[in-house]
Amino acid sequence: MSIGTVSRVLNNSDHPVHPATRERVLAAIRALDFEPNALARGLSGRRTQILGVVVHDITDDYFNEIVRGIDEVARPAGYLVLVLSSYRDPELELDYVRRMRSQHADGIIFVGGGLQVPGHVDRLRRQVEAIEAEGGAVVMLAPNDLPWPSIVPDTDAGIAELVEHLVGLGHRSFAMLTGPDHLKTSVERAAAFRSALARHGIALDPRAVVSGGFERLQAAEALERLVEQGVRFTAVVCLNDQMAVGCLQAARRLGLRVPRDLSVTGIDDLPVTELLDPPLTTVRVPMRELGRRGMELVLSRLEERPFEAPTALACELVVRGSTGRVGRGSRKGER
Amino acid sequence: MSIGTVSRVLNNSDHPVHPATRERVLAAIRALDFEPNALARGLSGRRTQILGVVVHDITDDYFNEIVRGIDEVARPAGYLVLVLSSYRDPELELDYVRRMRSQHADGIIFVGGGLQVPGHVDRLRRQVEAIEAEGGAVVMLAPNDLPWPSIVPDTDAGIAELVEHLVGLGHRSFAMLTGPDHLKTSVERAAAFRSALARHGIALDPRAVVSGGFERLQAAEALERLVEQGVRFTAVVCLNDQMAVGCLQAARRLGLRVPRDLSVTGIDDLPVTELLDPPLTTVRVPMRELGRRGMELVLSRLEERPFEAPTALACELVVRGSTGRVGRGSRKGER
DNA sequence: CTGAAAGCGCTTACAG
DNA sequence: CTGAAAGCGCTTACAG
Repeated sequence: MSIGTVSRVLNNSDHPVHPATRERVLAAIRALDFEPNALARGLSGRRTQILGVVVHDITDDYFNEIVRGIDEVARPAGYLVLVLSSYRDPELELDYVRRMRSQHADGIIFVGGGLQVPGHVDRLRRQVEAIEAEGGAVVMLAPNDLPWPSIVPDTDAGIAELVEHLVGLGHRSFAMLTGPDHLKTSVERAAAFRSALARHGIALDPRAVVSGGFERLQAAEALERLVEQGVRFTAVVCLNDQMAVGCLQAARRLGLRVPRDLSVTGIDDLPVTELLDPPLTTVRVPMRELGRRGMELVLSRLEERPFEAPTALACELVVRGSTGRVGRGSRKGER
Repeated sequence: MSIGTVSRVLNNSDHPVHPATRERVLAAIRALDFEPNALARGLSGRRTQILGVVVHDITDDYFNEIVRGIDEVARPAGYLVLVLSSYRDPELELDYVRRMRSQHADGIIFVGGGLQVPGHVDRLRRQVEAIEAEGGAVVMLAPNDLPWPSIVPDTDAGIAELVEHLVGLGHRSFAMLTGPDHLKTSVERAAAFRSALARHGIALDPRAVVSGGFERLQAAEALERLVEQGVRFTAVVCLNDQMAVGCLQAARRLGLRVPRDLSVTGIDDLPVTELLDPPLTTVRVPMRELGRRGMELVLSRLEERPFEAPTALACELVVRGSTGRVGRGSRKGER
């Protein structure tokens, strides 16, 4: 019962092992509660079964929902998930990627990806190239400028639907709360809004377009400031739900009734949105599905089999109570 | 410039290295973008800087808030965090612990800990003993029957305050929604309620005590069933916030106004609670602090220094809008 | 101060 | 079918 034989049994190797020997090995493993050393395994060239997932912040429901989706596929495949919260700090993100290289992670999924900070993209690219060269699979789940495989939520159609909905309710003047400027997700969502509005001959008042940093509190302050400054609009479109939640709170403090005095919309469809009062009209991003499919893409690349599933996920409009006819309250009956 | 010298420079070893040599090594490291292999490091006996965190479900805000707290201390200490979602499945939990042993994780934090499933506790104990014997530090962040160091939220005083508050508002008949029976957290919170109520000579109607499994939807159904069955009570106390959120939704569907017709309370003080309508009266568990302190305990054990901070965290009552005088609406002004 | 060498625990050609 | 041995990339006594 040499160490080599034990290894063959443990790995269900093709190499033949006598059934009786196999039994003896298995019995010993059970008796000793033997657990092979994963470090030694990884060092001798095997897959480490470690996946790194780069998120912004695990307490942000957008990210933990996606991590959940990843986990749903990673666990049955035997993968351990390292959650790397970068808080959108390029240095920290890069540092984590280097650590993943050092750990010989089989894969990395960038969930928030797409920091357009000059210089950073190149350094990131170099690290990712090194990881890929060593057999790792890197995948992005957001719009980005890096040349790696991605699964991306396609919000354009949903945003167009949302604009139809709002225009149909009589809205003509809008405020828009954007995310960080260096985030491609924010840039693309903003562009989708502008072009959908343009189709109705509506242009955004530059003063009514402000960054809420994709954060709740920042968005609440931004809305309050707009109102203070006397900027006129009948609907605020927020480029994510977190900011829409902030707007709902700010509106309450300002004495504005939603949707009678102001319509508010988000994007993402976080689980909280239906608990709010009023519940939020938003564009649904299938977050768990995004995570699942991202992990499937990682696995298919590691196993070098083709990936058949679509790499863009449809996102549709979800109408709830936070949007209504201009000056006339909720479309779905007043309260 | 031997491999040994490089290692000494990399680890800032005590062993003397000539400054000029050190410089040459550092220059080469930079030039090659060299990243030492963490697996080889771990295999040769060094700390792996890997931490395993066992949670129930990363999309549950109770858990991701705690993971955030852990991360706040783990990251500056150079630790990588493996998030292990066990969904309260003993087999899965045990499997993850074995994997942690295999990975030579330096530490494991059980966040949800305390599954009182017969047999399981012993098997878990054996694994944890093996890990500790190999120099790992295991810590629990919930009440448990295992003999390992813990940081525990002390909700007893907060629950007593909550009962005072409700009794002060005139409530005498209560319903209680509990978590899973095999979870010590649920058992202890229930006991705290019973004894606080007993001090006022109030006993719970056995029909009014039902499990909501610590889950929102289950709790909503449970409340609807109680009302259907004609069980009488003026306040539902939920043993966590998730269930209280479910009750708020169910109450709305049932046409019960909170708090005029029914008072609802939770425990935890999740971030959502203040966004709800009405916002929730609850007992605040300092989740991030719990996570931070848990990681500090892990580090202090790894470094074999004494841990000075208290191992129980005070949890106080937070009064918001979901509780009011019996039959007379909110204590804080009607709407 | 520097380097050669053993050892960590696996996997996997290679020899038998 | 079994086992001895090289090798993965580090760390760390040990010798010089």
